[in-house]
Amino acid sequence: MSNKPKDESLDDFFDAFFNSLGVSGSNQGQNLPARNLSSDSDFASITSNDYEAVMVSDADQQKISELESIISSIQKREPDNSAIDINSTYKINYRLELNASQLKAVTTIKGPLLVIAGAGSGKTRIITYRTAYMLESGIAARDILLLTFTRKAAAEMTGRVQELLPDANSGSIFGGTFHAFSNYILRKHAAMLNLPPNFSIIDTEDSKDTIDLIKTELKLNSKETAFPKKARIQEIISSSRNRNMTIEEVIESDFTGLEEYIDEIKLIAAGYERYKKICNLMDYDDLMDVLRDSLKGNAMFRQKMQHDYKYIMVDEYQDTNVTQREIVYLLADHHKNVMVVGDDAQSIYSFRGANYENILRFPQQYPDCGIVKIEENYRSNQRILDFTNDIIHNARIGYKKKLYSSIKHENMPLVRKFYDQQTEAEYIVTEILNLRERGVELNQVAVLVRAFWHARFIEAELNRRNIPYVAVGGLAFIERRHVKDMISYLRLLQNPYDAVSWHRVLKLIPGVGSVTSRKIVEQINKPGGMDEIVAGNKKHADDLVSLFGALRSANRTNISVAAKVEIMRDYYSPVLKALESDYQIRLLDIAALIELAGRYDAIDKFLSDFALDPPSKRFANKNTPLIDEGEDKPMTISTIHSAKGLEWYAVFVPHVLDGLIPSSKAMSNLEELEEERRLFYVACSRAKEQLVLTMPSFVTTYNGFLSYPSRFLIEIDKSKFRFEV
DNA sequence: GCTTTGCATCTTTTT
DNA sequence: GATGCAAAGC
Repeated sequence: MSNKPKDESLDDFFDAFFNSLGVSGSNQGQNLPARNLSSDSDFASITSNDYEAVMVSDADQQKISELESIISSIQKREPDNSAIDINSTYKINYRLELNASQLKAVTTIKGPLLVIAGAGSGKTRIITYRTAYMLESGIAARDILLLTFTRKAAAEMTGRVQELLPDANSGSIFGGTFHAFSNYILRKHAAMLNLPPNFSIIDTEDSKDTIDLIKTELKLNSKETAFPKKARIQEIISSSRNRNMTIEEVIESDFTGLEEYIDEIKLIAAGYERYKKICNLMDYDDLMDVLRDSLKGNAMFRQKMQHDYKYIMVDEYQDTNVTQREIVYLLADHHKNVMVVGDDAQSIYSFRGANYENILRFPQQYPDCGIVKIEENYRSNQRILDFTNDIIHNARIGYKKKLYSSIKHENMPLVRKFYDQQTEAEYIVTEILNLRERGVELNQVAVLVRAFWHARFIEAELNRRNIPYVAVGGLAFIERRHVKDMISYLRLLQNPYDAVSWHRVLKLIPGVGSVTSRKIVEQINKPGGMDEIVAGNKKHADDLVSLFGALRSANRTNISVAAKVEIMRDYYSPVLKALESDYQIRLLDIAALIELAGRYDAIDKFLSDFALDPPSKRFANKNTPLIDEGEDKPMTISTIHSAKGLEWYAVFVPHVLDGLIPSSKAMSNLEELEEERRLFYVACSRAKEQLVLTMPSFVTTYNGFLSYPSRFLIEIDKSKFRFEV
């Protein structure tokens, strides 16, 4: 069916035809007999014993008991039943709109407060009402700092406050991610902190490229083949920084086997730091470190910040890392008005240095803090909750809540197994269409995956049937090579010392490789450097002249940001045309970039937003460019990570195979395995009414053949879901 | 000397 | 499907 007809009725005809032959290709998932490769058709016969147990080290065991004692001390705390005083002149009827624990969290605004809020228990509601309550109590909006996990969450929360209190000046609340906050503050107070205000923010990809450059520079390249690749080195360096560990410690704990390269990696790390200084670059970790160090080391700055932000709220606190915890601590050190909300069961970012112990240990840091636990769930029906409670109940570490719901139950979670990935995808897409028939809009449906490639067949199937979807996660818009190329040109306008960008754009000239571009970069920022370069490179003189010309032209101050992008587009189009056969499709992305640029009046703001809050992969497929979420209300395909905090009527989780979730990389280590469990928990707890877990009978990856269902599924009580083959 | 091309090796998740 | 290396091409 490669040359498939556009006409859907023809598709249906073929489907019926193949169906009658009993051949795969049908979209009627439910009529398909399963053809298992193995004889494991009875799911029930598999038990936890069929899975290799994870090693629990003494250190693990010790930590588990320590955390258990912290948790039990949290649990033993007497609930604070003191009367809540609410001024009757307040516009919002807080008592009516909130349950008792929510009300407690909302009205406790002085001093440290820990809110442990289970999935779907109304975290957003607490933050918005608490903000409204503060405003109604006379606190100035500009004194409030709200740190969230994504910009979207921040925008949603401040937006809702605005709806609750249209008269309040809620626009002057600072709401954003830690990184966005740091970016704003470091530029604003650059003078006080002795920082250049026009630094460029580099993303992980640039960071890797820079490290590669240093590696070559240090002549560490031609050594043994076992030397770690740039991505690995970047991971190690970043990890050491956002967990406050030395390179040795990181390698010894997480990268065993690379011990012999410790010295070289340290050398690269040092070179990388210097390089960024010289080129005026900041990576994501720098944004955190520099802010923390400035707060720590510069008393004047610290006092200023403590004075500017008198009330601090942190959302998703379980996903903060050590540096972020310190930032919060330093900001709140004077007034101690700090509220953190989170759920240790939803901590899924440890690979980024996040540490769920931050939330569990909050009472240690602030012994007199208030604690509010919220266990009523307003999202899912009781059957889904029974299922997700079971997942987290099997966890080895952490605070075990039992969420309850008053939502009447209908659909029990469903687990289904299919012959292969294609039949699995066909089933899911058919079910989605059935839901739509029954009146469930597409935007109330999501497919959540551990890694983006798990959705490959589903994506293809959606495209085939012309179902609109939004993809979140995976290869983002910004990571597409032509978009990155364009951004590099623009970065040079903002920061001509950005050597990474110079290398990138120079290598686009035919015949220029790393050696030539290095020579050019060495000279480029010297006075008259550009002219000398042109004179000294007869071979590429024409190309260089037109590149420099375009940059100079775009650099004029009297033209708009969009105009700058257009100038670079005109320069870049022929380059792209020579490079990629599908350049016309790619040009559409650049058109989208120009449109985006039109919303900005300064290139600095445009670029930092682009690095800190890249437009998601909002295009329908690889052949259509970035589109704005339009009239069609697309459904969602998302990584589980990006789905955090969101909810849908129906959630499909495909590829629930052992080795994918949990990922086979995480199986040997208890901490990692537990994180996978929480990830599975986050996925399942996104569903309000319908939760469907599916798997093909096998998947082959580069390192093996996977055919067992996820161990997490096997651990769940069989009465909590239906299983169909 | 430098770049391009052909071939083998691992492939999570994100601000 | 990217990354990195070795050998071929200019």
